[in-house]
Amino acid sequence: MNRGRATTPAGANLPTLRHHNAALVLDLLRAAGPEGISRLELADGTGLTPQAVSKITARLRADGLAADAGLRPSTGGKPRTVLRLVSDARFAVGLHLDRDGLTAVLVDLAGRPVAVTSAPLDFGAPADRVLADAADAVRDLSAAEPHRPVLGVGVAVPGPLDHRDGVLHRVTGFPGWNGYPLRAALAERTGLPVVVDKDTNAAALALALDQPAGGDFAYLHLGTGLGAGLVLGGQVHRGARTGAGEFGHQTLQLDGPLCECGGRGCIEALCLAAEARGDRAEAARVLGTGAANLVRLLDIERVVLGGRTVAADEDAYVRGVRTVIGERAARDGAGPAVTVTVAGGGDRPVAEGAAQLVLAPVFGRVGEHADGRVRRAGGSFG
Amino acid sequence: MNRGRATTPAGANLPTLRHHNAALVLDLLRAAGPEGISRLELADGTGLTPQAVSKITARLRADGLAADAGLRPSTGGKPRTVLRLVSDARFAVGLHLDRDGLTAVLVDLAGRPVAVTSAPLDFGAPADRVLADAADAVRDLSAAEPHRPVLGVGVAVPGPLDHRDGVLHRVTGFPGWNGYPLRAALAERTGLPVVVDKDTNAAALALALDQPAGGDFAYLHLGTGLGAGLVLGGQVHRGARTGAGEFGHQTLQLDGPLCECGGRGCIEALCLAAEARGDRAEAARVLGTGAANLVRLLDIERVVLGGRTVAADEDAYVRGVRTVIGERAARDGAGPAVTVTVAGGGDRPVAEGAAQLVLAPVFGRVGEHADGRVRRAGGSFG
DNA sequence: TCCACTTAAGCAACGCTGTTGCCTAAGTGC
DNA sequence: GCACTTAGGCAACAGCGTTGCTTAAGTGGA
Repeated sequence: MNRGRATTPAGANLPTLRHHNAALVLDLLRAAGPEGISRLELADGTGLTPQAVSKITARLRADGLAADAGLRPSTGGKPRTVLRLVSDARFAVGLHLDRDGLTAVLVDLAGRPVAVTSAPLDFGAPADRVLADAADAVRDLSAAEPHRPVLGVGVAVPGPLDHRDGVLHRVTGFPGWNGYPLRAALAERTGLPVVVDKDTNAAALALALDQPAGGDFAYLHLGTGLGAGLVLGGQVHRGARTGAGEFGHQTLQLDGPLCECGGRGCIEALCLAAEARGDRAEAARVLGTGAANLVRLLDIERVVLGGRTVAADEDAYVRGVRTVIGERAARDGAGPAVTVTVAGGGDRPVAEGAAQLVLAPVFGRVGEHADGRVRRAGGSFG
Repeated sequence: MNRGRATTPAGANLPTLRHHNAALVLDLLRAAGPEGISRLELADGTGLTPQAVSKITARLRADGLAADAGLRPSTGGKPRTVLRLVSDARFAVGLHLDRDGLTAVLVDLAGRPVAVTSAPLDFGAPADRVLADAADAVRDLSAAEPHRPVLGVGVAVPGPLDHRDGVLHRVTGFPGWNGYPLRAALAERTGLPVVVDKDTNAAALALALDQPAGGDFAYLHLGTGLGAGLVLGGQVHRGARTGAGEFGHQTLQLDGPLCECGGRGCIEALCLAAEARGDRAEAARVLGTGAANLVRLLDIERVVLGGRTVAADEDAYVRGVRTVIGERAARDGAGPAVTVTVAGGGDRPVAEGAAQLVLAPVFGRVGEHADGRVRRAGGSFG
C-alpha cells in the first residue's frame, strides 16, 4: 500500500503533536551530548514555552530517556538544571551486509557502539542461509544487553532496493537476491522491526549526525564502485523509487570511454580507470568534478568522502576534490566554502548508520517508522 | 537572524496543528478542482477522522474558503455532500522581473490568472525606478479585485539571491542590483507581504501543482541560459544559500570547450553551441544527458522543459531528452518511465509560479511564510 | 545580616485540538 | 413499508501547549 508516492501528507492529531515535540527535545538532548542542556535552552531551541518543555522533559524522565546532570553556574538567580540523554535507555542493531563480509553493531541512543561483530560472508550463498547468519548476529548482540529494549534492526545493503517494502532489486552479480523480501524475512526471524536501506544512505545518515539538523550534506563512497548518499534538509533523500544517489554513472564526459554499465563517460569508469593506471591526481580531479556538480546543483554545504579506494590515500582525494570545488566557487564569487572531509573508520560507519535508520525516527529525523505500523492520523509531520 | 540554516526545527502547538490540518484539507480541495471532494474522501486523504474533517471544513466554510458543491450519487445510503474550494476567496500577485520585461499576474486560490499585465522593462535602470514600476503593476492588479483580500506578492527574478532575506546577489550584467533588499523595499511600497525567489524555482513550483503532493520533479529552463528548478518531496529545494538549481554549469565534458563562466565543458555551453550551429538534435542530446544525470542522481519522476529555446522546437527537445533518459533507464532495467513534457505558455508560468510562492504556504507546501513573521512555536512542521 | 532582586521551574486553570459514542438525516432495496 | 446502509452533526471527553501565579534558589547591595 501507498507505494510509488514519497510520503502521504498526513493529518496530525494530539499524539502526533506530542511525539513531534518529544522527538525535537530528544534531538536537542542528543546533540548536547554528555554535557547536557537546560530546560530554558530547550525552550529556546524548540520555540516552545518553558512550561511546555518542563512537561515534556518530565515525561521523558518518567520514561527513563532523560535524567538530571547537575546545575549550571548561576547568572544572578536560581541556577539552571541540566538534563542529559540517558543513552543506554534504548539500543538498536545495525547490520552491514557487504559482498564479502557482515558487520553487526549494537549502538545506544547516543549512537555509540557498545558491541561489534564481524564475520566473512558469502553474499552469493542462498539468501536464506545469509539471512540465518544475519539473524544469529542480531541475536548475539541483543544478548549483550539482555535487560535493555532493542528498538529494531537497520540493514544496509549494496545496490538497488525498495526502502519502503524492504525488497532488494537487481543486486549486481547476485541474481539470487532479486525481489527478496529482506525486511519481512528478517523481521520474522528476529521478532524485531527492520528497516532496509542502501549502504551509502546509511553511511550518510550516520555522518550527518555531526551536522546541525536541516543541513544539506553528501557522502561519496569510492570503493569498487562509486555511489552517493544525500541528506537534504536533515533527511535522507531517497527519491520516488529509493533510487536516488546513483552517482557513479553520472555522465561526466560526453561520448567518453565505455563503462561496464553500457554508458559512456561515467564518473565511476573515469575515476577507476585513472586509479588503475596509477594516476591518483586525475582520479581525484574526476571525483572532484562530479562532487562540484553535486554541490552546485543542490547547494550542498558539506561533502564527506569514504570507501576503501579513498582510504588508501585520503590526502590526495580530499585535496583533489577540495581544489576543484574551490576553483568553481571562486569563479562564481561565492563566499562560504564547502567543507570537504573524509570519513574515518573504514566501513564501520555503514553499520552504525544502519542502526541510525532505526534511531532516526526517535529523534524526528525521518518520516517513516521502522515497524511500518500505520496509526490513524499518521506518524510524523510531512 | 537564523541565516545559514535551512529551517530551524520548530516545536508545534495547537494553532500549528490546526493550521497544518487545515492546509492539508485545502490542498486536497484544490487538487479536486471544481468537481469538489466529499468529507469522507478528505478523511481518507488526510488520515483524520470524519468528525475532525467535519469540524475543519466547517471552519473553512465560515472563513469563506470552502463551499458546498452538490451531492454525489448514493451508494446505498445518504449521498455524500461535495465540497469545493472557493477560488475567489483570496488572491495573490505574481511578478516576473526579467532582463527585458515585467509580467505581473493576479491569480486566485486555484492558481488561475484573473488579470495579467505585461510591460517592457529596463532591468539595468536604477533599482528604485524598476521597483516603482513593479509597485505600480501590483497596485493596478490589486484594483482589479478591490473587495477581495490579496495575500501577498511573489517575485521571480533571474540569478542568485537569498530567498530568506529577499536580497539579490551578483545578477550577471546588472551590478546595480547587488545586495539590493528587494523584498523589504517592495513590501514597504505595496504594504503587502513579499516573497522573492529565482525564476526557475517559481516556474517549477507552478508546474509541480499538477503533481501529487510529495512528488519529485525538475524543471529545466533553456533560454539564453540554462537553469533548473527542483521540487523534492513536494517542496522547492533551495539549499543552504538558495543556490540550488545551478544546472547550466554542470560539467558534462571533462576538459571540454571553454564556457563564459570560466569552466570547461558546461552543459549550457555545449547545448547553446550546438543550437548556434543549427545542430538541434545534438543540443537536445546534451540537454538529455544532463537531465538523465539529474533523474538518476535524485530519482526524479517527471521532467518539464521550458524556455524560449525549447519553445522554438518543442518536439525536437522533448524527443531528444526522452531518448537519452529512456536509453539509460533501459540499461538499468528500471521499470516505470520518467515523464518528459514541455511547459506551455512561454514565460507566463514564471509569473504564475511567483504567485504560487505566496499561495504555497496556504496549502502547506512550504516551510516559510511570506510575511516572515515569527510565531512562538513556529510555523509549519519541519 | 537582611532584604530586594533575579532567574528557574512547577502547580492549577484554561482554551482548543482531534476523538469517541451516539443520534439524526437521507438515501436504497426487498 | 420496513430493514438496512451511509453521511454527518451534537455532546462529552482526554490531552496538548499556554497563561497566570507561586515557590525555589541563587546574587548582591545596604
